[in-house]
Amino acid sequence: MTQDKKNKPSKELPLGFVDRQEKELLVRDFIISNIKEVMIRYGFQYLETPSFEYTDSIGKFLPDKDRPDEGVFSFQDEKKWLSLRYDLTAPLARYVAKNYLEIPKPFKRYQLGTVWRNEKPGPGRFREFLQFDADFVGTQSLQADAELCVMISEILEKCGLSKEEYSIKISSRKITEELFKKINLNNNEQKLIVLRALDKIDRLGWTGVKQLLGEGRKDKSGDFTKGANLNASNIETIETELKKKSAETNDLLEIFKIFKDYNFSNFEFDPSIIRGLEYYTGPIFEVNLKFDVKNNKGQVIQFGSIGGGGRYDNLVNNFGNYDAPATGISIGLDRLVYALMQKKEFKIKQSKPVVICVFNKNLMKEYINLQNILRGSGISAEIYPGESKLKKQMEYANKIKAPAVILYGEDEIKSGKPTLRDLISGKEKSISIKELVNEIKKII
RNA sequence: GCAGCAGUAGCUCAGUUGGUUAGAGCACUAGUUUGUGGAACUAGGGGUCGGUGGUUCGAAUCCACCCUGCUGUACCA
Repeated sequence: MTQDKKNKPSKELPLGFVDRQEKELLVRDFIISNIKEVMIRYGFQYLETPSFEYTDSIGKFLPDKDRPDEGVFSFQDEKKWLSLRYDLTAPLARYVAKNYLEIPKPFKRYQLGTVWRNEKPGPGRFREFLQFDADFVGTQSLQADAELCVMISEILEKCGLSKEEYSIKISSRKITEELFKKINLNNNEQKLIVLRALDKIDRLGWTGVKQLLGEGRKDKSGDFTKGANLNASNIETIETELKKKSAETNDLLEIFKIFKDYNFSNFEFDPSIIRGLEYYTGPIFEVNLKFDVKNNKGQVIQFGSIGGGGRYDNLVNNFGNYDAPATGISIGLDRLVYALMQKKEFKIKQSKPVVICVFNKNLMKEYINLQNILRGSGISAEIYPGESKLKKQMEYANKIKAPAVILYGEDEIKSGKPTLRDLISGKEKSISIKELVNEIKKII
């Protein structure tokens, strides 16, 4: 026997993958239903694209590597490389390029889908997670960018967040572009290092970021990160420019004006938000939660943003044929679920079944009849799914958090009055089948 | 990827100058009540002490390597 044990399959999950239980899934379903409702009212089309794409279609190329491993899960099919999608934006660009002549211009679509990233997981961060994306493709109008922010707010508030509990930070790539001109920075690689450094302001503060703009920074564990090697006066310029409190670029000024027309004010201009991505070309936004999020040990953790987005005018054009300026936003649903579940006042009602205890298998017809009556009245009910002593059946009902059990043995059947036991109060009542439904509805 | 710390039952952990059959609490199973859950009591199951190799008469304990987890950091379309 012990020999066989070695050959048994592993019950461990692959790194970064998790089982998700009902409690979490119900919260997720709640969020999804709010999203769908809002999307319909905002006039977005629902789209689904496959989990796999050809690796090169979603922006991963294989220059001289054996495997396009960099952050994606891939395998080789015949001669072509396939990858699991790592976001919903790249597939959208592919979809638009492929169906350009048929789709309306502009094209507004939303999508819910699992994405996969082959990278190190962290608290609340997995290698498989659900994303929600909404995008406008084929319009340069900043009305689109503004409306995405308004729409996300509406979704979050429908999910039960107050205006004080979240904020939408907004900035523009134009700000950093002008900054680069000002300090005469042309080297693309160096620009990227600067952007990455600036993206870390909320975590490292200006002290850490300035180290990264200069020679580099040593972290708590002693690991050293090389910096952008800018000189002191350039670093100074960057800091003063990005600490400005009001926006000066045309795109942002226009968006703020639109916000005003929408009577939308729950946003903050924050020139320090960057959002790492190279493909953003204009306004960028980030959605942040403002309440404390704790890990399973009760410690408050740095939660970061639950989503963000921005304008990417060149992505569709990458496929060659069409020019389709676009803007979009995505939300990490699992992270939002994780955060929402921590709010004390947030409770999803679970309707657990009333359990009909089985005394005698030969009376099953009576039990099924009772079960049909309850289910027919919209009450969640089940006949105890097994063959056990009454005590076991009670323990089962308790374990699944059933609101009540029904005891229906020979005596009750004879008198036509089942016994209803409320599992919260522990009280029992003998009542006629006619009244049973109403009595149970009182308990639930 | 890099760095630091950790890995003993399903869970939380105890277990050092290396010494017989490795412990506790919770959970689980059975019973005390053959028609009654959440409490109590009794009994029981469950561990190749993360893995492999080494040192040793003897390793959960010491050494090496590997795997996994946590934290920081990098990358993140």
